[in-house]
Amino acid sequence: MIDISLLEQFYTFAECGTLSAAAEKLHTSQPALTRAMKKLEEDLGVSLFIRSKNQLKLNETGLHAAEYARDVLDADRDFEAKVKAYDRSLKTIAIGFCAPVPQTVLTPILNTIFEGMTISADMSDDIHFVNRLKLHEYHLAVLHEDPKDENIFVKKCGHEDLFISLMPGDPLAFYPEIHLSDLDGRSILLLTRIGFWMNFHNNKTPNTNYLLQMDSNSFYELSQNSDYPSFSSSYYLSRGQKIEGKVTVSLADPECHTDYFLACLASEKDKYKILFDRVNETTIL
Amino acid sequence: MIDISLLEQFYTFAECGTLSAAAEKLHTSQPALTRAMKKLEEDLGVSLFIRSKNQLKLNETGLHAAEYARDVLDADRDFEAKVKAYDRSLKTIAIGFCAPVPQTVLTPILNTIFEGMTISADMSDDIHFVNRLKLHEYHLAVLHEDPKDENIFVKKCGHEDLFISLMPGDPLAFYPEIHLSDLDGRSILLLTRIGFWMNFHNNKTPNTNYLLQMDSNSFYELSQNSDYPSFSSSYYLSRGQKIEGKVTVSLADPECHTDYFLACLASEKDKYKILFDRVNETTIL
DNA sequence: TAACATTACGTTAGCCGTAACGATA
DNA sequence: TATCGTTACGGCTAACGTAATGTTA
Repeated sequence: MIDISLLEQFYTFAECGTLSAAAEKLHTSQPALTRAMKKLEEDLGVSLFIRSKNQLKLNETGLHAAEYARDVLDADRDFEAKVKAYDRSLKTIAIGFCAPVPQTVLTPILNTIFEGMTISADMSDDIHFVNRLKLHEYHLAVLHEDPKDENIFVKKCGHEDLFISLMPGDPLAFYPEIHLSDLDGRSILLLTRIGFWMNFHNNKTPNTNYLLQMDSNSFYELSQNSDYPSFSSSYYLSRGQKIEGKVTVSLADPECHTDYFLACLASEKDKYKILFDRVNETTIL
Repeated sequence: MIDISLLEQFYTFAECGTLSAAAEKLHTSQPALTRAMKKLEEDLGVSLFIRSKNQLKLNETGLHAAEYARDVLDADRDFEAKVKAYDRSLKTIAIGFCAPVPQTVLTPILNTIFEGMTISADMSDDIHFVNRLKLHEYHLAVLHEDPKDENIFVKKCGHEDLFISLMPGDPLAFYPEIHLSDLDGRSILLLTRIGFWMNFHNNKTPNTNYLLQMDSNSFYELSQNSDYPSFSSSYYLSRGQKIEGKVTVSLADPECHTDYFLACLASEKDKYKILFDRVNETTIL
């Protein structure tokens, strides 16, 4: 077996052209490299260099050997990267959320149950996660529909309804409930990204301008001090976070009333048993 | 960079299951392996084993790491093999011959010119060699036709005529020259493999039984003491090696009169200049 | 008690850096 | 004379083997 460090020194020399340049690059001395190159030739039983009195250069075999050496160095680096990545993957739980509320609710639970592990969370739509679960890029996901896939294990873990807060004088404020399409064309305030819901809005309110607020203080300030309608949800309303001076109206569209499902690969169901035992239909409410 | 010897020890442990078995296989001691495995974990910064008081086994990461390690070990072995093979290829001249006489003539010349190099000779048909020249599997070839290929450099290096020796009483012996097809159906003596000529025989004398003699003494003894026709060639006849008591008749078929061409890759023409300068139209006669 | 892994310890092979040397452009 | 590669030398690290220890089936 040829020592990797010899190959590294050899390849660096091939790149640099002189031993002194390679020595500097490798933070070692010229003599060390001289010896290493001799050792490599000896180990291989093959001559790799053309030696003049004060010049060392690769011969034909050496030129090819440098190419081959690159493959070995790459393989070695790959090994290290792959082992580390695998090790890290065991210490990380990657979970995908289709909406922000499930993330808000589940993150502290996950941190409690999987103490010491890194929780890596993402937000996107169901299909994205179902595919990535199968690729082992995610371990868990909270979906808004049961994918009805035998490879995916799911458990219902909550529910959320969407509301809209309107000015008391707004014509729509007098209905017991309205439709998303009724709002089309307006500007509406949003707190944070709304995950899968954005899909519906794109279909039903194509002409609406969403005023996305990343900061909740800004959101509440704007909600209270402006005439813009603003979205809210059962989660926040049930916690008393309603906008003063506004009328909160229910949204009739079925997409504004969604169940949440915690999902993992069926084959990894046991691995996350503690978590599934911990959640139920009232976890996210 | 991860030391390859650590990977070798690690992979051997993964194969053997115990350190002691691996130690025996690697001709080293148990303590050395214990330390090596610890060092590998430390170098990677990753835990690879489940340690009981007197049992060591791979954990999940370790199992994967063992697979990855195999790739690195393979790459390293590949490197060594490829460098050695390339080095050897520089010290070997692989030459293909389409017929035995060119080989007889050229081998001593090659040995003189390329002193110290290994001459590796093969016999087959032109097309085989032309393709293999391009693949660098052969450096030189003696062909019986100019391939008219711009990538192949050729120089005419001789000529050979085929004759047949017949019993004086043979009806064919009275013609000044005969055709191969006249001989079809007979049994004919041959000395050694005849290279490309075998192709013509297969076409023109499909019913002929060739009595191939690998040993020249056997050939001459059988030629003189039997009634079988036997092939000979201008090369041997011009050196006085004719069969006593037989009549030698010329063969009219064009395939029985062939020129020889020494060939190499056009790109390597200069490399073999000395050889090409040394041969000419009268080298093989 | 036999097999196994680990720890302790004294030894040494091998590698490193500094310094000196020789050759070249 | 500045740069480059090689050789010489002294020092030291790091890996080795032997031996001892502790644990399990």
